[in-house]
Amino acid sequence: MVQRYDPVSIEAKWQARWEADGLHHARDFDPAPKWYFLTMYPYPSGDLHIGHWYAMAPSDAAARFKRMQGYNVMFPIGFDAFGLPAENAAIQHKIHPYRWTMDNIARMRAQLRSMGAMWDWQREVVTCDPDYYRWNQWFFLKMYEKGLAYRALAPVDWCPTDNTTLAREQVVGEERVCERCGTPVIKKNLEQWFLRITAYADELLDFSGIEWPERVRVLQENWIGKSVGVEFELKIAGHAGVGFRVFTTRPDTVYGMTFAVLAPEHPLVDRLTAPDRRAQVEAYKFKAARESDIERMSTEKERDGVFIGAYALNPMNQEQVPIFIADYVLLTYGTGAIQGVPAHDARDFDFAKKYRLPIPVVIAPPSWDGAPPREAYLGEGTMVNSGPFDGMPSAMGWQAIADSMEQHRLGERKVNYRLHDWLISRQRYWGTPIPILYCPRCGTVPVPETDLPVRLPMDAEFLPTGESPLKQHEGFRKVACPTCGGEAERETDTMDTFIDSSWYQYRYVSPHEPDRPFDPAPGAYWLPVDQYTGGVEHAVMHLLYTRFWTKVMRDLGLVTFGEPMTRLFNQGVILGEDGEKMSKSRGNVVNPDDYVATMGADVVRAYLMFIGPWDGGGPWNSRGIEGAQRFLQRVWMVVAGSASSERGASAAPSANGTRDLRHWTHRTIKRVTEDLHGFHFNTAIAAMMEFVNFLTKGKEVMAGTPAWREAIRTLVLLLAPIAPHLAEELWEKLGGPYSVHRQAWPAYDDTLARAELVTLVLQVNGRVRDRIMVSAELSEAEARQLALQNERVKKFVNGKSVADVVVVPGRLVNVVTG
RNA sequence: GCGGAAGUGGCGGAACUGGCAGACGCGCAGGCCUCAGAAGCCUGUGGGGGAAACCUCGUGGGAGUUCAAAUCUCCCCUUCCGCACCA
Repeated sequence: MVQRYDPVSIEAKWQARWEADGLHHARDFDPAPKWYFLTMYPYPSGDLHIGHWYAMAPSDAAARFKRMQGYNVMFPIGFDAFGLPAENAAIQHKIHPYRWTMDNIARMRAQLRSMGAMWDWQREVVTCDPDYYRWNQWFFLKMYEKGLAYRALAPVDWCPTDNTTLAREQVVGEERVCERCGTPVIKKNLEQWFLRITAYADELLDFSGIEWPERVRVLQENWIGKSVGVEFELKIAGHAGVGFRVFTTRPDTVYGMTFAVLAPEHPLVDRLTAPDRRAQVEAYKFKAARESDIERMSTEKERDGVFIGAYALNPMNQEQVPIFIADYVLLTYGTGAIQGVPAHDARDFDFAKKYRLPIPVVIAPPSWDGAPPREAYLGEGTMVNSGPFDGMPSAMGWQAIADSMEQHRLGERKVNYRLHDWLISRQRYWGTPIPILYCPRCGTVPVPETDLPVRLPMDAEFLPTGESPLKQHEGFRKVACPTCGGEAERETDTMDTFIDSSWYQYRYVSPHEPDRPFDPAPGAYWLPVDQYTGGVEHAVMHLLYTRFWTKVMRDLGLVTFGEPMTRLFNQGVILGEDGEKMSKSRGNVVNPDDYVATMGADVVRAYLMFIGPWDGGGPWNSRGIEGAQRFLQRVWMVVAGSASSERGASAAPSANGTRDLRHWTHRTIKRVTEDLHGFHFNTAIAAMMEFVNFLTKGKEVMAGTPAWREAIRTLVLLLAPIAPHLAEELWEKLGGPYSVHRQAWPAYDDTLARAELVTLVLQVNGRVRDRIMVSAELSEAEARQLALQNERVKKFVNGKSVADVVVVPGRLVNVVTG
């Protein structure tokens, strides 16, 4: 009698053994080719969610596969341990953020271990550890030295619920809400620290040399938002020496300007407004300010504005045009002012219609009849009404006008980016202190490197005031100036937690390195990351920041490459059984621990990988997981069953049977190898299921033969990355040397993998009329012959003349009648 | 509005480079086993017609290219995601 598959005891047993043996420790400088496989580290929110499993179990399988293929694989894990939830818990439950975080980490470590993944826990990184965050501070100081970190007064997005500023990337949607809590953000003018990511904008648009999903590339490109144009000066009529600059991507349309618009907050507005317009202008400014602070009411807001009573001069022809303020011009983009060219810009067109401004055509569409335009024409055409440029194709005119402006010093070519510098100041406690002091005598003073880390005080008080506890903490705030020795104040803001994740992949290389962010010797061996996996929701945040950070590190001489991760894969999102996003309020949350406790981790792993393509995500299905359970059960029966009954093979297998079995074995190796290579776990498992179905049918006859032994050994090896515990147990039962995970990945024989007999499809005029089994080596002429002699083919040819016979060797023959 | 991805049975999904549509699994139906149930095992399972052999329709819709289209081209529809007055 075969012992039943009992995942729970098997899994506990092997996890303990692997841990004791240090099976998963990645060795620096191993002669084998290295493979650095990284999955985005989790935030220690408290409990491991099924989403964590979906992100991590397949990546573990891929890492295991790589290792069996002969790579020295590093597969590290850590915790993204700073962040707001810890501080909120502190206020609500009177528990220190450090305690809360470390308790959660302890719980999650145990849950993560239950997965049976090959993480190298010796390399664990916890970002709230001063030994980690001191290097955040060190990097900050290096950037400060290089002018890449700076402080500026700027209107910033502020979340009134979380009481902190947010990076632009953390403000989402049309309503401009906080990505964390959904509260509409407001604008505040504050002195804040920024990192100069815009200095790398152009380089961040270059994705050559890395294999990242198209999706992420497009998101980053849109986010960076490069536009090439011309910035030029508009002088003000009657105000000698006064002017403002505008940016346009369409210098070719400059002769069509019939008005100019300033953003309502533009600094020149007050000065240029005519006395009789002041009341109206003030009223509009007030309205605009309110609207950007309060939520926006509708998407189809009518474009409006107010004439300020001043006129600008078109630099090309000295024509006077009225100046308006309007809130469709944003102070934060370009120069905060635009040329109004209604014939060739949709927004300007609406505006001109509303205020009855002229709409002269200056770019004639290809078949323009001279009629007034019904809408803005945005395409190319022939220049008209444009003085000396008339008759030029507009693309040429673009360059000619840009040249002319540069020659006459009216303006110059300019590139603008939508990307803003990275605002990193957070008015919160639970983050990395910014290592800066303010001294009344010396000004802004960076903390000397030797004084790092600037530690978070542990005795802070957490009150629901909205103020950072650091601000109230005298012992932290008051400090002696390292330059003059006088009284100085510490910066009390902390860093955005995206700083932590911008370089954590480097820390894994040497997590205990005391003198540097990481040790360059093992770094040279391991870096960069070969394969990164994680959610696409980080496309314009973490994944952009870490690219920026790596480029900075390269320019600091810390690494020799400019891209942190060579390959990126974004897994999908696992949904509740109802197809909706999992949430406590919906009550559709799946708890992986429950399934692990009853069915075992291997079943959960196999199910998550079988559910569909990894990047697709999809709903959890509690019936579906039973299918995965049945599959592993069948594997157990066919392997363990035949292992114990090997002596008693009944009938002698036929030569055909042996050949067939070996064909199936090698064909399955080929399929699984290719599928795992491409992260197609679902089809890899399907191939193994087919193999198991085949083996189950042939067990009686084949068990005990060498071909059978090969088959079941192979099955166990192929299954090892997916179901590591089951594979280890079965491997032991088969008498294999410990550990199955140290075995070489099976190689396939291409000749055996190819079938000797294939189904040849016979078509007449593209319709399938018969299928015949033929030798795979059948020649084209023979196939043709067989098809033409086939009774069913003859029947459908029905005496008509044969016009053509298309033969696809090994696949089909199509007989085409005349 | 702009940008991106995707539409295949009751469901999740498979299909190499254009070459048998629906692998594998779930569900469902029938059967075996059982006192009974659970589990397990076997068989069947896209629609229509037919007793059957078999015929026919069929990959969101419409056109096209081709001996051959889920796959390539064009137009349209729908869904999801991202950005959203970016000059």
